[in-house]
Amino acid sequence: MDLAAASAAPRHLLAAGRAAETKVDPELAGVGRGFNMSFGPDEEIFGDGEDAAFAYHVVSGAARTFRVLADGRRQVVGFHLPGETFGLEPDATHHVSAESVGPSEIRLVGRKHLDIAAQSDAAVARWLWRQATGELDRLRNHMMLLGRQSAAEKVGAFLLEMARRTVGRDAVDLPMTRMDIADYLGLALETVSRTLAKFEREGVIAMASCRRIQITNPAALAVA
Amino acid sequence: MDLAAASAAPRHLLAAGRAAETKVDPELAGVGRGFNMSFGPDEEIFGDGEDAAFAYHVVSGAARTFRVLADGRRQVVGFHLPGETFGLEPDATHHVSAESVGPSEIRLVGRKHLDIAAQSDAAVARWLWRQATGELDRLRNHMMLLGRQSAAEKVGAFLLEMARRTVGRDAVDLPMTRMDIADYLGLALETVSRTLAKFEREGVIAMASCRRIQITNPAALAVA
DNA sequence: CGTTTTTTTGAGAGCGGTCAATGATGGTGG
DNA sequence: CCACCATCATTGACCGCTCTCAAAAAAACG
Repeated sequence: MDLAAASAAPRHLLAAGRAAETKVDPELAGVGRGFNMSFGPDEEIFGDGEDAAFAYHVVSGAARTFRVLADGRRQVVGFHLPGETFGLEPDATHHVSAESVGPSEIRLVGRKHLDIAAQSDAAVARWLWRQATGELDRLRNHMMLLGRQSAAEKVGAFLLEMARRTVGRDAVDLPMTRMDIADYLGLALETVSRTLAKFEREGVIAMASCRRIQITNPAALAVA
Repeated sequence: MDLAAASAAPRHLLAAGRAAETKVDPELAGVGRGFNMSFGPDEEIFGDGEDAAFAYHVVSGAARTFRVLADGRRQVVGFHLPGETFGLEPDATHHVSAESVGPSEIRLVGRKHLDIAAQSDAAVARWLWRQATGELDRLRNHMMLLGRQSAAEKVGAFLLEMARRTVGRDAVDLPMTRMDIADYLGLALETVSRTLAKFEREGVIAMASCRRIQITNPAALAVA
């Protein structure tokens, strides 16, 4: 209905991950009261356990959310690209940490304002709901990946997911390091690198640079 | 069975998986309008993609929620023990399938009734909120397990988790098969069996039967 | 242009998966 | 009550994938 634009041609504007203007979700923009912040590479955006006072909307760049185990092992929970929102928790506390991947521009909107807006504006309320659903679904899909698939399947699924979230269909651009990808997929970074090399040898992908990947044969990346 | 223990710690009654009366969450009970159903071993409770018309509350027995990949590989998303509720989705559709593990008694409460009750009763609303938070957290913890840990750490964490959710502290009882556990942890069932055997050789656990495990040295199971 | 970080590539080992056989367990019917 | 059968669990042997360690190559940065 009123959200047709948002759902049909979703929220990703960036063709190549270079800083550019991105449209903010109309529901989020309507709330007003937000403000933008710039973050440098690897800079903390919020920490696990802190109060969740804001929703974070990526304007440009990218963010990662993650948890660390006591011994330092890290599990990246998700990557967040321009046009996407993260950091919304059902309760008042963050259960993951968040960092900027490269330099990024993030728009912060106070939770309080969001909740108020949701009460008077059904579209905002629906949007909040959809965020929660989407996050749950993302997590379950991610779990499928982590638990039962080979390295090739994991990396393949990752590439397809990134491609899906990128408008410039021709080439996926990866703002994150191999290490980030490895911690996202539950692999060693060397395995990620090797798997990509294998895909390239097989002619499934072409790498313009190590951060810019052309998917030549998407079908070969899909799960068996 | 011992009902005294039940009143001390309301949620879990079953010492040994035998049918017994379990107290329903007060918030859920207050809604009324629910009804009970019995399920046989491996019987479907609901399917992935179906309408999510009910909340499912385990009275006795146990349930598993899971997803299957096209090629048959299965990822168990969660086990649900007496006193726990599952099948609540933020939107109107199930995103996992659910089956009864053994014979079980499940109480179904219509979502519509829940939503109505939540509007007039703040306690019910809070309870719904807490369910969502808990599920999100469970999923993220599960992800940590799947991605970055060894078989021993996975099985250890699983045992500790089951112990935490069991009132009869002395011994954990596992209603599910080794296959179920394997699909939950992202391992082969043989690996689960071997790991349990190793724990027993090391004196960390004692197995009264293969479904009933005594944790002798919990510290040895905790993550490094 | 030197320095640092990131990525690639190699060699080797170990963990866990697969295949296969044996041992328990529980339910059913003679 | 016991024999039988189906299911589940255990154990063994072996192999391959992925991790670890190590070093070179490439890219990013000042």
